[in-house]
Amino acid sequence: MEKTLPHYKKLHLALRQGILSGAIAKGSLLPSENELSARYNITRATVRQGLQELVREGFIEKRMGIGSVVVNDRKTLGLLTFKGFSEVLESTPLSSTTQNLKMGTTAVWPSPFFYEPTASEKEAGCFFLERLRSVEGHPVMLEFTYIPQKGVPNFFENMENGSLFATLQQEYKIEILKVLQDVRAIHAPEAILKRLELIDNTPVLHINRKYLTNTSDFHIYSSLYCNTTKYSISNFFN
Amino acid sequence: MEKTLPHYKKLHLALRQGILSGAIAKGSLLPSENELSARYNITRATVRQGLQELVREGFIEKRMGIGSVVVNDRKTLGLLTFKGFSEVLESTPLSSTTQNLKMGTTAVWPSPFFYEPTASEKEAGCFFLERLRSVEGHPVMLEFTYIPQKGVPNFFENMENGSLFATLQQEYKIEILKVLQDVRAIHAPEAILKRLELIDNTPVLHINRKYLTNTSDFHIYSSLYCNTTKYSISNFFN
DNA sequence: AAGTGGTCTAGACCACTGC
DNA sequence: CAGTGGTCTAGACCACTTG
Repeated sequence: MEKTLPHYKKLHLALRQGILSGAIAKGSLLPSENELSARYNITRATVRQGLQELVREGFIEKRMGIGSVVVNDRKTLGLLTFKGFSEVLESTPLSSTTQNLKMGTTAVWPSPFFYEPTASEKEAGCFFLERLRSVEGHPVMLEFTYIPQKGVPNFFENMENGSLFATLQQEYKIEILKVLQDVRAIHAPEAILKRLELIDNTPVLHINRKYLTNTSDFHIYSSLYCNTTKYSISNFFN
Repeated sequence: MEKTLPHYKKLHLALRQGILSGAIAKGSLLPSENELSARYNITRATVRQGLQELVREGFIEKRMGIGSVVVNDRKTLGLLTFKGFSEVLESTPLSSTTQNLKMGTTAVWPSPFFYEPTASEKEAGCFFLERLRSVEGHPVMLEFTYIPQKGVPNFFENMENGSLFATLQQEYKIEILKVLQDVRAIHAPEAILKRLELIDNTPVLHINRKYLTNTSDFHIYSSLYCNTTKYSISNFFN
């Protein structure tokens, strides 16, 4: 039984399709809100709800007094910002590896936790994952990831290939919508320095992340320690 | 003459203020949309518009059948969106100041430059701007900004109030579309440490940025040094 | 059953941009 | 000036969660 999509979502998908297929050229104007409203037999409020999603995705921009301009015709926009490690590097000539140091399950989340899990997440317990990423043989990132034990049966079995986000999306239809993060420069504890093959007192980049997903009350938490002596952490967002 | 803010924006700021100040505890529920609607004498549609902004910022999450849960109450600097420094802090209880250390013009860009300016930018020369941002009296960020001398006549005269991005947008219709950035943890030079009132060897967060604008062949370049001992740098992507 | 957020309608007036 | 997006009202019905 297919449930029919909300009107605003149908409009959103139709327009997105038009943009991605090239039928609506980059740089051109979308039909006005009033026209879309008439054409789709929905009110302007509903049209705006659909357009808003396109704005959020970076496909269009609204120009007061003018209309909605198509400013992009490619997908992957929002995703570039928090691509996983492997995806970021796969298009470079650099060789990269990921080493799983620990994987496990615990009923009790670490405490104090860098972002407080929600009550139901706390109750569910979590999977944890400790990984070391290296580029050209040099360790660059130590990653501690925590995933609630909710709605992800057989998680580790499904994750054998190592791509966390791909697994979540394919097996459980969990998609990352946003990332909230906190960045600091710190003196890392000895144990972490050793993993990153750094000498004492080398500054380390510390990032705490909370990923928001399309699943209500389900977040992924990561704490990253980065050796930025050779490679910096870069990102691109809009 | 103060222009009065839209109702949804007033609601948004009021709630954000409440969350940041701790008056509305993390983990608690916001008043329901109906109640906010009644309390502020606005319709529910307008309430939803205001709440939506809080969702986008990662302060609350909506739970179907439950309400709006406060999931974040950080008092950190959400600087990586391209809102400027002042805009980020204006609705928090934290007091912030900006001190202009240097402003000037030079025909020759610094070299080597952290992101290479384009040929025409190089030829045009640049304005430079050195500013120190403080929160609650503590210096948190030393900012070096470089702007091409192209299409921005009387730039410094127009920028007296200190809001760089607002000036660019209002006076010159230049809007920031995207940001490319590079982040590292470093040992900062003595001169920079001193400005940030840090002792020797304290790790410093260093960010190099290239802002892409709606104006062709016009970029803004910034190099930021952040004292993250007290406040971390935070952001959210979507 | 009662309350919440999710979707939607049918209007209205305003500020802004272009001609 | 006409047309655009920005804001807003006063309703309505639905799906979902909890007691």
